[in-house]
Order: sequence, then C-alpha cells, then structure tokens
Amino acid sequence: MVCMALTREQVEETALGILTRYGLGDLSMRRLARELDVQAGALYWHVKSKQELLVSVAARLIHDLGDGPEPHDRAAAREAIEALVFGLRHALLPVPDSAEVVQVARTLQPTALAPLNRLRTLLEAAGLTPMHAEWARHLLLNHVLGSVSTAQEARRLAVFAPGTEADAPTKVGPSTVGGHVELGDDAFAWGLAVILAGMPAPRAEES
Amino acid sequence: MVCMALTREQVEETALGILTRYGLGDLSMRRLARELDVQAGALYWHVKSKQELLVSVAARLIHDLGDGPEPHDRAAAREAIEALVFGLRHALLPVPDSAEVVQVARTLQPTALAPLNRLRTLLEAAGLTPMHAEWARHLLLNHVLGSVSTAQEARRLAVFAPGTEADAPTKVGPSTVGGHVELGDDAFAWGLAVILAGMPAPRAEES
DNA sequence: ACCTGAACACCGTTCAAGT
DNA sequence: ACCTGAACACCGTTCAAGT
Repeated sequence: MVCMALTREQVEETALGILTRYGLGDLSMRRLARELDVQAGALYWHVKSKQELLVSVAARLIHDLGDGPEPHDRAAAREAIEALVFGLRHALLPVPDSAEVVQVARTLQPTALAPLNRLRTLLEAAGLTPMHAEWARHLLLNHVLGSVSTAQEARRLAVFAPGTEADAPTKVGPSTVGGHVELGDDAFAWGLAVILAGMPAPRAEES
Repeated sequence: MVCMALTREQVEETALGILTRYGLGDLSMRRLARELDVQAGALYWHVKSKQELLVSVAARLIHDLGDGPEPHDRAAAREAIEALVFGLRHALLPVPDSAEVVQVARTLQPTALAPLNRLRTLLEAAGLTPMHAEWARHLLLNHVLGSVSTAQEARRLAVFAPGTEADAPTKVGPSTVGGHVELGDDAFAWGLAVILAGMPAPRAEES
C-alpha cells in the first residue's frame, strides 16, 4: 500500500480534512501536497486547478442533502424546503469557512451543487413561478450562507480572543463575542420564518 | 509636490481606485505600493495591515449613506430602511468585489461601518424589539451583499466569456450568463419586499 | 500513467538602516 | 517622521525530465 498511486478521491478527501481541521487559510496546494507526501506539482495531474478542487470539496460538504422523494402537495413541499435549508446549515456549521467555499463553488460552477438546484424544484412545487422560485432560492441561500459565515466568524474570534464571555457569566441575554451578538439557531429560524411568511402563496392549486 | 510625504488618505484612496478599476484580486500591497511609487514596506508605516486597510476601504465605499434624520413614525422608519438598503446596493454595485470587502470589514470590525449600525436603529424605530432588529439587520444585509456579489460575479463571467448572450438575441425572458440567470434589480426588490412583508409588525404604538 | 525537481511570478509582513 | 532594501516564509501553476 506504500506505493499505491494517488487518486483524485484521496486529494479531495484530504483537502476536506484540512478544511475541517484548520480552515481555508491553511488549505493551500503545497500544504495539501505535504499532507499527501507528494510534491505540489503532482496534484495538478489529478486536478485542473485549486478552484476546481474547491468545487469538489463544496460538493462533498453537502453531497448527502437533497435526495428525498418528490413532494406531492404544497404543504409537503414547504416541509421539504425547510428540511433542506436546515440540513444545509447543519452540514456547513461544523466545518470552518465552509460557507465561503460553497459561495465560491456556487459562482464558479452553479450546476455542480445538486442540493442547491433541488431547492429551486421544491420552490416551484410549493407553487412559485419559475422566476420567483429562482429569486427565492437565492434569498434562502444568502440567508443560510450568511448566517453560517457569521456564526463561524464569531467562533473564530472566540478562539483568538477567549475570556470575553467568561468575564460576565451572569449575563443571560444574547451574548456577544468581540462586538458581535451571537446569531444562533434562533436567529436563523426567525429569518427563515420571515422569508417563508413573506413569500407569495398563490391560490390556484393546479396539481 | 514631488517629495510630499505619503498620507494614509492617499493610501486608502489609491486602494479604492485599484479595487474599482481592477478588483480585489489586483489589490495587493505590492501593487498598491507600485501605484504610489513607493516600496511595499513603506505602506506599513501608514497602515497596520492589509486587513485594517480593507476595513477603511469598505468604510469609504458606503461612507455617505445613513446620515439622514431620525424618523418620527414607523412608516417613515420603513421608508428610511428601504432607502438605506437600496442606497447600499447602489453604492456597491459599480465596484467589483465590493460585497466581499464589506463582508470582510463587517466580520473584522463590526463597529466600523456606521451605515450598517444605523440600519439596526431604524429597524427598532420601525417597531422591532432590539433582538429582532439585530436579526432583521443580518437578514437584510445578507440579502444586499448576496445579491450584489451574485450580480458582480455574473458581470465578471460576462467579461471573460462574452458572446454567450449575443448568440440568442431573440430571447426575451430572464437572460443567462454562463449558467447564471441574471439577478437584477427586480430580483433584489422582490426579495426585499418578501422580507419586509414577513417581518412582525407589532400593534402597540408607544412613541 | 504518474510523479519529481526546479523554476516563474507572485504574495503579506518585518526591520535594520538610511535621510 | 518617513522611507528604502533586503530578507523571511510563504503562494498557485507549469513543465521538462524521470520511472
């Protein structure tokens, strides 16, 4: 097993590992090569560029979302939408900088992230026009990704400047980290509810 | 005037100039120094780090927003909110990567961007609790910044891969650039309306 | 087919030394 | 006070040459 050739899967998995443990700042091609006991140039046999690799990493991050059955009525569609959005958040939260990675992948290759496309299908199933479904999809994704990256930034600051919280353990209200108010699950769920409540709910059921 | 000492204002302004003309990818300290006819190290007398400089650039981008009179009733507050949000989008749209720069600045030093803080004040004036105002602020900012960065990415792809649109000049519906559907002012205004419509509108007027 | 070694053209940041 | 020159420790990417 010592001399087995490197595979693209190994490259992607190790990249995801570095991202998970150390964040995007430490995910360089050279660092990745070192982790794989290989010269940096060798990676370019398996991967076209770092950007292309990041798209694959993003796809791995959310790969197991979105493969549910098609909903039959609008209520089921709404539930599937909520489940997918919460699932996205849940998948991204533990991986540092994952929101940025998904952002990059989404702009670089919008077709590569299947679960994000399924979101549009679900929104249409919920009764939105194709155009509104696409707009709503962006609205929801910006909410998820923004919320995740805010939460992760708060965590990063908490690591680099600890003790800010421990100084006032009696405080019960929304806690702050380095000037940020904590934006947790409550804030996310509230925002999602606002978006869903404000969305047009057409009368005609044509299915 | 040939030997006038460099000022921090010049550094910030030139940085903003490079960002506006060439984007964040070309805004390096070395490139900035070259533009100012100076060695790269010289910049660090005027600026603590590149990150600190980016915060100042972000502040310049949206500096002239948000200095309006305090609204007296909730209707006026809603209007001021809409004006501020549209103003933000309008200020950021023409400057490449400006949404990313504001994102970085917001997470690095959330107090430095005055207009973004005024948004919370306005939301409270519109009748939201302090907590809901803060959550709504993030919701709105994620919408603005997400919308701007999507629009700018579409523009970037249009520059690097032109002709995609010219091939089908007869198409009238939402145009696409490199797999993206164009998300313009309509999509932005729709999303804003959805958020505002879904926001809790408390009954009690205590002002 | 798969990888090495070395190069190319860059980065952000620091710091003694100059003026 | 303000800047140079040079270094330090990095980047992503390419490519002849090896096996």
